[in-house]
Amino acid sequence: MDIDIAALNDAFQNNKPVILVCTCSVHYSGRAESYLSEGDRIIIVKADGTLLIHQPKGSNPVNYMKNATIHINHHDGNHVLTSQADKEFLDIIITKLHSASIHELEDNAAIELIGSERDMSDMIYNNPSLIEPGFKPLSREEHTRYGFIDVFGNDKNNILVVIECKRYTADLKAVDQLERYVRKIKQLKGLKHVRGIIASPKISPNALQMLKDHKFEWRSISPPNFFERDGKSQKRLGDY
Amino acid sequence: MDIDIAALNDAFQNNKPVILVCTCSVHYSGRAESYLSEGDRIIIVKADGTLLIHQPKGSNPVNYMKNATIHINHHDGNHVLTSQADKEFLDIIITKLHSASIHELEDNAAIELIGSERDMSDMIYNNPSLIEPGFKPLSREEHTRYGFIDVFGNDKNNILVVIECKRYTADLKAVDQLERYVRKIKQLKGLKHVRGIIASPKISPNALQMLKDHKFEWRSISPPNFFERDGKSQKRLGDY
DNA sequence: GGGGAGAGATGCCGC
DNA sequence: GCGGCATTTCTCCCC
Repeated sequence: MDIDIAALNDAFQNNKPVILVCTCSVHYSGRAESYLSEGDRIIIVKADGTLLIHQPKGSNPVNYMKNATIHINHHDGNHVLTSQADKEFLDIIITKLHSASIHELEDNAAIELIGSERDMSDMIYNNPSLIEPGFKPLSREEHTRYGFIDVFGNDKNNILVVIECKRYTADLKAVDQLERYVRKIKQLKGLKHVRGIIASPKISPNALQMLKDHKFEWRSISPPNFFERDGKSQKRLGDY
Repeated sequence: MDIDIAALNDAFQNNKPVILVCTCSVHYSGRAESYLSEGDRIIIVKADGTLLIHQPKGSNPVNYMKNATIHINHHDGNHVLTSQADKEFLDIIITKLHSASIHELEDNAAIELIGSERDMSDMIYNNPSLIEPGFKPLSREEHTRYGFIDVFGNDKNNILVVIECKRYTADLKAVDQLERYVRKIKQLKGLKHVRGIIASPKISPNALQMLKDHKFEWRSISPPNFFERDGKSQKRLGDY
C-alpha cells in the first residue's frame, strides 16, 4: 500500500473519512465481549468517529463503535488499529491491507421519509372516520399530557378511545402497550370503561386473541403513501 | 474514473463487492418512501446483494436494501444505479463518481459474543441462589413448553416463579412482558398466585413503580463477563 | 414462512 | 442526562 500509517493517523485526527479493505481479526470489549477470527473485511471510519467493520455478506456491521478515538500502529509485523470510546475498546489486527483511501466528503442533506407510524397517527387525526363514524380525536396537547398515546379521542357515545398505531403487523407487544395505556388512562381519569383499538395493516393471530381477551378492537389501516408495488405499474429510472 | 460501467455491472452480476464514493441523490420506495437530496456518500454493494448507502456521519446507513438486483447505467449525463428487491425499489443518481473499486473478499469467520441475555439466564440456571435461597429452576424443556420465558422455577415454598432477564436497564416493556407471562402461566396451570421477578443490573423508576403495582419483584443482577472498564486497569494492544 | 423476542440494538424526542 | 418508544429496524430461534 502506498498510503502510510502517518497519513491514516492524520486522517483519523482530522475527521477525514477513511475506507480500508483488509484481512483482519477483531476483539471487542465493552457492553459485551466479542472475538472475530481472521477474514476479509471493509472498514469505514467516518468524520464523526463512527467505526464500522463489514464482512463481505450481511447488512449489519459485524463490529462497530461510535464517537471513537482511533489510531493505527505497527505491532509484530502487522498493522493494528485501536478504537476507544467511553467504556469500550476495539482492536483490529490487520494481517494484510488490501487498500486504504482517505476522503473529503461533504453532505448536508437529511433524509425525508414518508410512511412512519407518526404519519399514520396524523392521518387518523385528519380522517377520524377511518376508525369509525362519530369518532372525535382530542387535541394533541391533551394526548401528550397522558403519555405517548398515538391517538386519543371520544367515540360517538363519548366513551374514551385509546388507539395504538403499528405500521406493519401488530404483535403481542403492541397489545401489551395498548393494555398499559388503557389501564393508565382508566386510573388517571377514574373511569370504568375505556376502549382500546389497534390500527395496523395486519395483526398476528396470537395478538388478535389477546386483543379479544381484553375486549379491545382492531382496525385494518395502512400507513399513508404506502403501496405494495408490483413493479409493472411503475415507471422507474431503470426502465429507460 | 478508470473503472467503467461494464466492469461494475459485471461485478454486480458476479457477486463481487463494490465500493463507490460519490456525490448522489437517492429515492427509495418500498416499506416506506424516502428521498435524500444531493451529497457525498459511500456506497457498498456486497457479495450477497446487500446495498448500503452511508453519509459521512452517523452509524446507520441512510438507505439500504437486502437481496438486491443492481445495475448501473448512464442517464442524462449521470450514472444511475438502480437497485431492486422483492417489492422495493431504490434509485441513486450519481452526479459525480469520486472513486469506484471492485474487490474479491473471502471471510468464513463468525463472530463469537459473550454477555447476552441468554448467557444471563444460563448463569441463573447454574446459580439459582442469585435469585434467592431455595430457588429451584425447572428444566429447560419444561420452560420452552410454556413459551419464551427466560427462567422458570419454584421458590422454597413451591410457589411458581417467572423470571424475565434484561441485560441492561429494565423498562416498562420488560414489565409488560413479565405481566403477560405470569398471566399466561396462571391461566395454563390454573394457579391463583405466581411470582414475577425481573433480573437486571438496573430498572427505570416508572418500571419499578409498575412492578410494585403488580406485586412483582426486582433483583439486581448483571450479565456474566461484563465489566465496565475504566481503561486504566486493562492492558491493551494499543498501549504497547 | 410466520411468530416471538433479543440487540454491544440505533435514533428521536421530551423532560 | 435518562426515559420511553419507533425502526424501511435486523437477526435468530422455533413452530
